[in-house]
Amino acid sequence: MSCHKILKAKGYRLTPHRMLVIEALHNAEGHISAQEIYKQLHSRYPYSNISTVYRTLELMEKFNLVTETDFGEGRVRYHVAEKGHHHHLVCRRCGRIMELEESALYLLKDTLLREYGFEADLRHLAISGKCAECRKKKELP
Amino acid sequence: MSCHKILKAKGYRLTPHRMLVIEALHNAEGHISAQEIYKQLHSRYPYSNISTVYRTLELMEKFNLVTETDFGEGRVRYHVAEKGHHHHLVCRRCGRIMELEESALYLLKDTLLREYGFEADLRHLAISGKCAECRKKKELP
DNA sequence: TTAAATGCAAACGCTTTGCAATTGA
DNA sequence: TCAATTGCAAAGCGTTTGCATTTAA
Repeated sequence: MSCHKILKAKGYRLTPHRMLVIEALHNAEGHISAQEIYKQLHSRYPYSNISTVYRTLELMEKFNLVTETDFGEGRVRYHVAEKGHHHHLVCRRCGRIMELEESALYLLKDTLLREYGFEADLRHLAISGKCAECRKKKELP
Repeated sequence: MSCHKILKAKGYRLTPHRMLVIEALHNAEGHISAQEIYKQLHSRYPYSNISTVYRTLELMEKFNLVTETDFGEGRVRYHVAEKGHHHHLVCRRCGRIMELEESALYLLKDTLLREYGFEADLRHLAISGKCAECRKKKELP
């Protein structure tokens, strides 16, 4: 796992706690929140501690080992950067989350750079809206 | 102010507190947070109360009288819907916020609908990245 | 008159912090 | 050894809630 190597190379210690957080991130299906990492860790290893989870995530973020995505839940979810980054469509009615092809955003990214000189970081992007199925059921906004 | 009319039409009372919140939203330069509305209100009218600010915002959101935008600050900012909606480019280095032409997003919106059947709600969109000036100073990510 | 709206204080969920104790290189 | 890391408990922040009181229609 290159996370280990990178932290080590930067002069940080590879403590058991850090390895557990990194492991939890790698094992996670999709995007996982700090609290979820903690709960998972805590169930196997009751001495674990939420502060250290946050501190480890902070450290990993500093070196771009994880990306943060905000799905509009009032907290952020993490994802191992080396797994690649995804873009998401979040249905605000049923909560379903779909992955979006990166290519769908190429043009936008390009436009922003050309017309605004703005280098968009779309690794974090989650677009809210209404999915195909919910559109059929025409209720509520 | 059509907010008033709409709430009235829906059978809600136009209490002084609600009128003050609506007024604060209308007077706000850009996007304003619940706490900012409260502070502003509180300074003029010390009896005001944060719960009612939240409850009023909740009510207004229910009828699409305000839109929520998340600028990645860990809280949401509100904007009167009838003022029109904007899209934003947020520089994660200097914090600058630029408005984005709606047209820049037409194509994306169209692609999402066509290829994913997803009706994107881009009223809330804030794209994070690095602005032109900060790109010149090539430090930090 | 009466349901709707409010004020208050307490609780919530997530995150951050200060500091003393512990630990890995 | 000794700075880096951790655990703990407390606080921070924005937000929500239950309930008794007040108020607009």
